[in-house]
Amino acid sequence: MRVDDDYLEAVLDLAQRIPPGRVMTYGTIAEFVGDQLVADGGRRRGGPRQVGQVLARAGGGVPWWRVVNAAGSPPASNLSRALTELQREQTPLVAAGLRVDLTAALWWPDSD
DNA sequence: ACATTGACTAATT
DNA sequence: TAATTAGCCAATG
Repeated sequence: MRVDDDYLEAVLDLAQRIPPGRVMTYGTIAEFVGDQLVADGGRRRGGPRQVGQVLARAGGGVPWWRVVNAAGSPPASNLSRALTELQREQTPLVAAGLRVDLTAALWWPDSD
């Protein structure tokens, strides 16, 4: 299988592993996926922007609203939709509910 | 091969 | 605390 497909799958899988009410940042995902690919002998991809690119393209079937930037804000393009989903999953929010409370909601694979 | 762009981040103002 | 700037990685034209 090709490396670019691996990257795509790795990002999507990780995104789908995020439990409801929790979130991950683009940067964290990029680091985890990068390490995973290196362990598999693939090329380093590192790059929060690449993660965003993949999620943007992923479309349906992926809980993209559980992935936010370092400030805790969901994508500006679908901000209202994301906030709706986040509220529905009882994700801790701050600043008038515009951003996610990262100190409380931030999650990563080992924190299961 | 060069320039532009994007669901980013960290540092600076 | 919010807005701006510079750095970053890969895809695209």
